[in-house]
Amino acid sequence: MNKSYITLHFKTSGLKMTAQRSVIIDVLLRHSREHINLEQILAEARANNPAVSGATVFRNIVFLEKTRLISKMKLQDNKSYYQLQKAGTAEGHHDHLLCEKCGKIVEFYSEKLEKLQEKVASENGFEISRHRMELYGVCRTCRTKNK
Amino acid sequence: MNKSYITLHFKTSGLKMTAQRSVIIDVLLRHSREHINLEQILAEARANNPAVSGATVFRNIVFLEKTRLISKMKLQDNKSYYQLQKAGTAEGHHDHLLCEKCGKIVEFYSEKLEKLQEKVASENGFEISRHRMELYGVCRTCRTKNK
DNA sequence: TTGTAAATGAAAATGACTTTCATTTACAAA
DNA sequence: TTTGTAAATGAAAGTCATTTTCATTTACAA
Repeated sequence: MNKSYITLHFKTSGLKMTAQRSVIIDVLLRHSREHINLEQILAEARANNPAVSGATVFRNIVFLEKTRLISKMKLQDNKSYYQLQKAGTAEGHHDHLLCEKCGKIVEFYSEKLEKLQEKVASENGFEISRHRMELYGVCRTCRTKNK
Repeated sequence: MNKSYITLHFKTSGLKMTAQRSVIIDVLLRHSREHINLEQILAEARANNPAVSGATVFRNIVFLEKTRLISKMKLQDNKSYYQLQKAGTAEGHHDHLLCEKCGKIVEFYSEKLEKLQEKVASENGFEISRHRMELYGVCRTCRTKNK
């Protein structure tokens, strides 16, 4: 996932490339390995170009989410966090591990867990289409620090 | 979990029993097997006693949640849902299956899933303290209906 | 160049809570 | 019974994270 790919994505959707859009894409690319919220995206975009409004960030993020170029995750601080999808994993599902001390978010995927979820669901008469799983705890770094 | 238990819970916390409180408790008891949100609780409480305000419902629910008599769950519709804890399972953890057609919420608990989550977390250096897992799909009843 | 659909910023609106404040009220003590 | 008073309450205002409106701008195809 690089800038020209995303730019093309906008163009082929019949949308125009603007200075604001460009800056927002840059921010997302700089944080492609993390999850950031609207506030953070706006602050960083403005550092590069003060002519970016919250409404514009919001609208562009909504578009990218609807077209599946970014994924959204709502955490318990009641804010939504976004992250660019990885190149080949447009539909690459994963879950999250969250450190309660430092806020670090680690992605993981476990085939076994997925299968087991399906099994449990089916035992309860459900056919599942998606799920949300967040594991909260303390990461290794923070556990070491607190000694 | 019955009315006198909850009433005692308020009294032993140094709180008073009021008409509003009584009606709210009744609503929670009537729905002890379901999850309901503030709006639903208010509507039903008012049906019994129009002199109940949203603020009062909110404050009482917050108290019951803090003292662990009810559990809270935030769903993707951005609303919080509550349910009375079962008698012996004050700390009885469970997860949820949600039907996307009819909105039914089914609780489940799988020791295997819990263990597997811990294993995956530890493989990633995490020691987890809690988690959230929601499985979305279609229940048996709705699947049958759509044929 | 231009016409015009898109895009944008500022500000208002939304929605689900959450808090404030001026009054009531439950209930222990007299 | 009366009180005194800490609790409780309703109405309304405040929060907060979006989300939408509306009057202007702007990208870019023709």
